Amino acid sequence: MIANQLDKAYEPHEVERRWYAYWEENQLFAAKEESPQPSYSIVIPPPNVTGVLHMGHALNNTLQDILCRYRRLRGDNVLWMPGTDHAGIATQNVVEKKLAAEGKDRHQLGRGKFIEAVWQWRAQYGSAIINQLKRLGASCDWRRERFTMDEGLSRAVRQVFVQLYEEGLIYRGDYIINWCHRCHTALADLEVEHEEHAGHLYHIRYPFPDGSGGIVVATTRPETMLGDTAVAVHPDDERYQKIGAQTVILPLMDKEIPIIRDSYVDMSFGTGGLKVTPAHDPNDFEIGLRHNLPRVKVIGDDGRMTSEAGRFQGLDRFRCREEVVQALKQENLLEKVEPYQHSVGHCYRCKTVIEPNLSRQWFVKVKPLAEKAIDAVKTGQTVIIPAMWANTYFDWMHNIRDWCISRQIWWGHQIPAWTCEGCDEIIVAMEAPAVCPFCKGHNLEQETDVLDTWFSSALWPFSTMGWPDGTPLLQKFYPTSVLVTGFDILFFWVARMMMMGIHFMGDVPFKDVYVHALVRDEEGQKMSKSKGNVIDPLTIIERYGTDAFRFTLAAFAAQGRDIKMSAKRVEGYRHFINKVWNAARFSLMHLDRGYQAIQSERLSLPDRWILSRLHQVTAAVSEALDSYRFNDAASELYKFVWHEFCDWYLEAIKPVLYEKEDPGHKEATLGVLWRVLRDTLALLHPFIPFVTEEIWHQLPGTNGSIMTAAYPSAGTDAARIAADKDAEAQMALLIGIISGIRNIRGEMDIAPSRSLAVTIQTHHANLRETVEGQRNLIINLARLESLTVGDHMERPKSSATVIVDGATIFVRLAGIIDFTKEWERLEKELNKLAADLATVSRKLDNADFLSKAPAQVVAKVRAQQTRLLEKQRKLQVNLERLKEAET
RNA sequence: AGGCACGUAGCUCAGGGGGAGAGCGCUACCCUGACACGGUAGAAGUCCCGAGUUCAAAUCUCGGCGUGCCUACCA
Repeated sequence: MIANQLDKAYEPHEVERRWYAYWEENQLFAAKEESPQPSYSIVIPPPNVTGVLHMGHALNNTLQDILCRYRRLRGDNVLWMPGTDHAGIATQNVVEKKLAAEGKDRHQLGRGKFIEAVWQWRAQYGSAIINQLKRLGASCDWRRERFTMDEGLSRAVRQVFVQLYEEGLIYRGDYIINWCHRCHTALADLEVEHEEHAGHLYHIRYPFPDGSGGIVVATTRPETMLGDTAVAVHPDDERYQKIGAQTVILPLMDKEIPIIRDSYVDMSFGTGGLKVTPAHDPNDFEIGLRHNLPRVKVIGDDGRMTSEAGRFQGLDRFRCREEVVQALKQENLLEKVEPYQHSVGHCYRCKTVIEPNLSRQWFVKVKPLAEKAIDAVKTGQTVIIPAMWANTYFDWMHNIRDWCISRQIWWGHQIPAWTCEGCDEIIVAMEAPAVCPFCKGHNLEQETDVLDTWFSSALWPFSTMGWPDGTPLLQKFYPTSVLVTGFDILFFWVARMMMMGIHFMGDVPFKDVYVHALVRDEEGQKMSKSKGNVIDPLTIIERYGTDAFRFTLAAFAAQGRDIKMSAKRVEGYRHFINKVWNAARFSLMHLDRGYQAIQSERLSLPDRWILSRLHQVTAAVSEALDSYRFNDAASELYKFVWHEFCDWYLEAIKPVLYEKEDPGHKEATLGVLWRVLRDTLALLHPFIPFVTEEIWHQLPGTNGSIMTAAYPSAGTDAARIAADKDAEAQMALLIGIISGIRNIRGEMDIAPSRSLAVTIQTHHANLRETVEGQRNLIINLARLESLTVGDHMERPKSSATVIVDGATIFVRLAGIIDFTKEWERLEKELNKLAADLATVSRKLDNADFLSKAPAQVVAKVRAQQTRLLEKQRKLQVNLERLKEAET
């Protein structure tokens, strides 16, 4: 025996560093533009450049890596396109914070210097998340890494903007948008998070001009009343049919505003009177359009009341609310204040309360784009998996509203639009125009706004591949094979990529969209910094190794269910990695003496059995991965490696390997062992790339990286590895017999060191043959001193009985235990049998079952009954004899 | 308000019309020449509740209850 080359326990850290460097140096992640192999491509959901790796990234990228490594093994030419997102608002916030710590702000620096500072920040910290992805084992083609602010991608952004503008799909206008006062920018509807909030509903009376009565309106935001330009009632509302007045007085402002009639008003809400603030409410804005109302903006972009707010000018919006309420009380116009639950919008970046505000912004007209994106999923050009997400997608797409794409920040793609100071016309162009095409003026001012970050990420699947140039990369890898993402960005990102891809490439951006779950904490709570329940993937990797972590993620990635993550669960799978390691360690001890190709004519039963199982598992794993059932693939492998390969095959072949018996079979067995280990490593590699690569290099007969290995069943001797039902059935019998004997040993408290004498009686010649043929296997694994097999064997005196299939097994117990235990054991077994028989008999006594159930099912139940009755009879006989003999 | 998902062993979850499963945990025994990050055996479940369809329901349908999430222009 040659000394072990492998440590007793797997130590991941050094191994991970070594092999990742090796993969990169040898360019094993590289996609080839010119390869004749089938293409397989994935674009990474680009993490924010400010980001640090969290559980969501870990899951997302582990799944992508599993797919990419799997497809490479299958021989595909794989492109996994990596990169990061410039994350406009988030990044600007980070850099502004850094400046603030130095006592500066961006306005002191000015736009140019500020952007320079952001680029500097990016150079210094921007690769953090990329390095973390590498720790995870991500096999991206790093040479092609992209950034949404790169020159190439920026050019794509400008091109798209110009074309959409020319097609009339981008326009600028004054509308109500969501305004974040802290970020000082407009936000898209999607970027507003709604949260239930316990507020108040204020009922305010707007008196008629003569000072009498008036109309009572209700609002949750009383400060907006300062900008009211009408009061609306429903045209059919009888309460307001015969009021004489045409106007009311707007309290606190002493302004006369009209009473209008609009069917938008809900008569059943409150008094049926609605205050209309076109500049601060989206619905009121629409009403304002219909009735030609003036728009009075009372809340400024800085969150303070404007000069239009009269004496409240300069007050903070929330302070103003209090003051308005006070003033109304004093004037006796506040009829009632009641507690009220309503949802309040917050900025998704900084959680500040959003104000609907009138503002001039740029919009994309999405309806025409959305229609095609809907069709693409309806017709199956793109398949969303699991299918339930398709409904969510359709729902959102059908109700989609125009997309506000301008942001009042500095970090991002500046909108390629110029205003001519001379004639006020807007010029939209790829590059800065020298003269105004309308008036030939030279004073052109570029739009200061930048584009929503999602505008550039919407182009990601083709901009990263070189669009608008028709590159070889695009031709080879667009559309991509699959997009792997979380449902939280289904709308933000997936839907928009669909729209842009179809519009600009004339084809969907991906064939499949696999939507995975969210990673939560142990209690199912969303992980968040404020809750303090965040588990850092890097800590997990440090503690348990990347492979254990990846396998955990895959094993828990069941479709449609969130993943509850805890260190404990990863620990469990670290044991599995160690099991793989030790199984390999054991195998290598024997294989380093040499091995040979499988000789089918010389295979033992365990050999045939494990090859058959390998064949089935290979098919099951491929099928699971092809349909994105990662957890099924992982559990197939787990069960196969641990409970078949280790528990039974390795144990079964030990006597052969140690040359205790069948010396002629050793070579054949080594051939099988080698092959099963080789194939199993390849099957495992996509999930646990590091440990498999490490073992691979210890395994004789392999060349280079496991990444270049042939996927199991693709080899030339594939025919030798096939399903073998006969071997599986025989092995099942042997496992049953051995487990039965072990069960007696366990129940009777017989020490493992004590060898047992066993007699097996069966009338079935084929069973006898199997048992005789494998007597050494049984003797070794059940620890027997003797084994007798026969057709008409007498039950030996003082023995325990167990029945497996058609065989009765007697374990001699004379002098070992007291027999009341065996009585109890047999009686327990008989009780269980009686219960099973009752269920079966109930079916067979039912005439409807016999006439209506499929014949196959009836036959199966009959066979079951026969088997149970037979077993019951044998056990009863044995119980009787036990009583006769021992009492 | 609408929609989606989920409810199976103490915990985490597979399964998905015909004999209730896995991992972890638990109990007992065992350091047997790969592995104590291990081995062998065992205990443990009204498959949330109720009705319906069916010869047959944990599984399909409907209705409850509970949990989570998403969407919405709920003054």
